[in-house]
Amino acid sequence: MRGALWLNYRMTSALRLERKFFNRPTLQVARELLGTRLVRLEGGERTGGIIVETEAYIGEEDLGCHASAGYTPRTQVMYGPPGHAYVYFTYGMHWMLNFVVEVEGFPAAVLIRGIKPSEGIERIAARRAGRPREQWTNGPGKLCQALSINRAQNGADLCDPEAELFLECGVGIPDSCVTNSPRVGLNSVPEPWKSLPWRFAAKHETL
DNA sequence: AGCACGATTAACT
DNA sequence: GTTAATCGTGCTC
Repeated sequence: MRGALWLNYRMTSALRLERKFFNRPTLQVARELLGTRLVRLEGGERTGGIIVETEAYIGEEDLGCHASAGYTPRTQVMYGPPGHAYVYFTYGMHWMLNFVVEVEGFPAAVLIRGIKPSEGIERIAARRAGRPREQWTNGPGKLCQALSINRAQNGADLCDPEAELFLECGVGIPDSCVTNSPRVGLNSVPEPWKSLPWRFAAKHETL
């Protein structure tokens, strides 16, 4: 019985989000990622949580998007097929997790800014040692630290059956529980890009 | 080869 | 509220 449960727990392919989920307009994907389950597999051990905050970065025209620099070694993943991870390093110390979206050739991605831990709590707690639980994964750099996400995951295919980073169907979040606001940290980005309400967050009381 | 800056965080006044 | 930490990236010379 225990063996069957354990097997079932790990064979989650039926729950996984497929590539067609990512191959859609960025704003739609960013909204619908709220409530889905982000899973990190390390040697069979799962850590993860429910996505509660995202931001959309859409094409070369979007001056807040890294793709505004065009096709470079850093941005090439965003020009590739949807359903892959775009992980980049910034401020000399932080990793940021994004998912590539839209049709191959159009550079767009969704930044994951916050999750609610739901699996592998002890591992997450250890990696975020000394901080209160509310601050374990409430920021894009924090959640990468908590789930041990770094350059090794850049370009990883989330839809590969052997993926060590992927998404599963989670809880539905109604529009009444979702807020829109400008994206964070685009201090030197010109308007209108700086103020477009391309940030999506689940209201706290929702989860 | 050198430079300015960054989709942040944590610690400080 | 302010600021240090810290290094990859893209741009200029």
